[in-house]
Amino acid sequence: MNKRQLAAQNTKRKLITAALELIKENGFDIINVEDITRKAGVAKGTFYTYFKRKEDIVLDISRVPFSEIVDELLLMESMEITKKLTHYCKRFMECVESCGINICRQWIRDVIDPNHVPNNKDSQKWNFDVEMLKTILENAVMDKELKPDTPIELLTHVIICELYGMMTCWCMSDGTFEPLDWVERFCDVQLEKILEQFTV
Amino acid sequence: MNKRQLAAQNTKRKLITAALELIKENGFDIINVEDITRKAGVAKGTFYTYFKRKEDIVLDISRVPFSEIVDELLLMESMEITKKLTHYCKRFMECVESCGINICRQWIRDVIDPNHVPNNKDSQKWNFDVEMLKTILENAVMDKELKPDTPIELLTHVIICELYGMMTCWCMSDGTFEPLDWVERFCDVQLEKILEQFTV
Amino acid sequence: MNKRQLAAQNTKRKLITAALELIKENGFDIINVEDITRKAGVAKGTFYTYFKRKEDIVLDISRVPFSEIVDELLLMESMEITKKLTHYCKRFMECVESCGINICRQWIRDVIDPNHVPNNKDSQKWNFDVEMLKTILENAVMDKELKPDTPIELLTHVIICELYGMMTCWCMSDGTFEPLDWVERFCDVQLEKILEQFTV
Amino acid sequence: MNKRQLAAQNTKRKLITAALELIKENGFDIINVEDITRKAGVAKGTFYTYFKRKEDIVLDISRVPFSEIVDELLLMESMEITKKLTHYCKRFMECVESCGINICRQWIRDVIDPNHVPNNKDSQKWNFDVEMLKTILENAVMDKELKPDTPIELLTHVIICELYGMMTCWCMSDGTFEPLDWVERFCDVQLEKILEQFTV
DNA sequence: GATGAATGAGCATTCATTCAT
DNA sequence: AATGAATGAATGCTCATTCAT
Repeated sequence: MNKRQLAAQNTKRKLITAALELIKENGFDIINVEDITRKAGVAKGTFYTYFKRKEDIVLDISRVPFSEIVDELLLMESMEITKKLTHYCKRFMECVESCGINICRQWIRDVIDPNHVPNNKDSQKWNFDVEMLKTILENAVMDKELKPDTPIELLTHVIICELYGMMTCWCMSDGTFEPLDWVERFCDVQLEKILEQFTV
Repeated sequence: MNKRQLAAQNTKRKLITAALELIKENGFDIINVEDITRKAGVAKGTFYTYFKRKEDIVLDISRVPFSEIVDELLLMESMEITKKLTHYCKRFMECVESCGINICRQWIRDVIDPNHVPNNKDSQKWNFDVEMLKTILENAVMDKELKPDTPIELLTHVIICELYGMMTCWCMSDGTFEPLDWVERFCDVQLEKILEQFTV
Repeated sequence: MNKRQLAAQNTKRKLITAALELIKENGFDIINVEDITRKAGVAKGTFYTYFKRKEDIVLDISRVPFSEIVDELLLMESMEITKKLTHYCKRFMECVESCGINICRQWIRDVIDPNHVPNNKDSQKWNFDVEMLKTILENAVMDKELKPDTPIELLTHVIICELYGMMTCWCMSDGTFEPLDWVERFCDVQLEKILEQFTV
Repeated sequence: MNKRQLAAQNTKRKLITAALELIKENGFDIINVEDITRKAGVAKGTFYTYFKRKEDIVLDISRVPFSEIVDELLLMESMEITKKLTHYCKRFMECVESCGINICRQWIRDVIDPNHVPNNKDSQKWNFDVEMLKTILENAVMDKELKPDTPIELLTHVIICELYGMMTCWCMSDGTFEPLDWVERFCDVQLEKILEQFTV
């Protein structure tokens, strides 16, 4: 990577960092593109060198923390699938919580309102979550941890549904909802039960 | 009720009907107040005779179907609490489904985005849902169907969370999610388990 | 017309007057909607109560002067068609000239650039001109001043072409082009020749 | 011409070709500089190595076809001025037609809207046309084909006006206007008449 | 109660152009 | 000569809401 490319990468990083802080503090709708670029110390137009739309930066904000989960799962290769999924769910909610409620809101909005931003399934977090989870389950089938006829699509939806349901509850709970407790309860009580009929 | 009051009631009804159809078809953000009043056959300003804000009509749209659930529960007085809650949950999702995905979206938005409309907890559907469910559980405690130390707040949140989680999933599932199946599964499998430690 | 309607009519008139003066002075692209409303003494949004798009006010600017030509032609009923057309052309260019070069430019732009404003043939001056001229010729056929097989469409285009050609020249001539002299020459020399084969 | 100059010439040619095709297809306003450079296979900035402004490429697009007319006139040296002018006008409209309506529009815009691009008379097609035609007439005076007191400026304007008038009509005619027929009629009927008082 | 004219805040986005490399 | 990241100006338009009639 040459000097110019490094500078460009740095500019993008500054934009993402600035956006994260501003959205965390104020919410996505409140801030505008100029707020982000001002905080990042670049010109307004520079935003659009890196993101096609204002909304697109939200996906990139979540990229780093959530991609770490994948790395961690790779280190758990030898462990059983229930452990892996438990780890995935717990870490997922940790990341959600650490990103803050305002960014969480934006993720849910992407999910419930496809008209919000047109045709950008690829730029929405939940689509990544679905893919990541599906991969985990598919691997478990390949590793013969889960039966070959495991309904992967369905399981993926069950779990993502539970997670986004918790996210929804977190956003509406005014702090009385402890995401980490809930996800733990879900993993301990329900997850095993859901999986048991499919484990080999 | 005199002539004038009847006319007024009729105007309000026309507005609600028009809004229901328009939102169902197009989504809340797409339509504007003038669309509603035009369809209802009244002047723009008339909307504000009946609703303080554009958003407020969404609550009234859901009033009728959901209030019927309460009526039905009154007829089930003698039945055990699990049955009642099961009925509540199933009918709840039926109403959600019949109102359509676009109105469902708006309910979730109210829940996740408190800044969306400032300070109108009273005009949001989910607040009604919480109150209604809490009442059901409180009555069950009073009727000694549930133990006196039942954590009503928590149970309310668990169930509402599940329901709104399902609503969220429905909105994001592109039709592959069958709300009625899911709620049935939840009621049959989990609800009883959740309640068993508190039933007398 | 009641008081409110009068007030509304007055507001529209103020907007048109303000726009005429501003465009005459500065050109259509230079000024913005806020300039117009500020000069008219109303709020920005009021502009859009009367005009769907910024461009639409240009047609209304030309409505009054050009509609007077029709009135004048009605008074010339008994005169022969060549005289009427001569009057039309001369008065047309007078109106063009009095509206000024900047507004004339905008009319031509509407003509040459259909993408400039999408699908608004009805809001463009040249369409009105074509219709008006066609009516004059059709009446002449009905009054048996012109032969029944007169190619009205073609004649209309010939004359409108000549007029818009002159307008184009005027805009590009930096003042060396005298529209009134040219139109007079056109009428005296060519118009009669063009018509003679169709006059009865 | 060395290797580097050849490469440069080639780059410029690629840009002009790309621009011609894109404008023909979509119109000048629709496309942007990046579209042109992408199609030409060069970097955005390269455009500005060859053209000071986006608009300037339009002139170069027309350079080749129209300069051929001059070459052809040189071969007609011995012919009388009316023939030459007739040839000029006919070939002029042929070139206009072959460049397409979208490029024609841009030429007219340059003519009617001097504010469109500031102070670039030198980069506008119509200015070239005026100069070329003036030269033809001046030569005719020098060759004593036209009287010494022939009002060259005026004649130039008459003819250019007619041609741009036709171009305007073409752009607004939606295909019902046949430029080649019109220019022929003009040459046959009017051009001779206009010239007769000045021919020796 | 009904009307509808008037209000005015609010902002994403494009893209021609520059210039350091 | 070629690159492409950075710049930043510039504004039409919507529409919820108000309020005089």
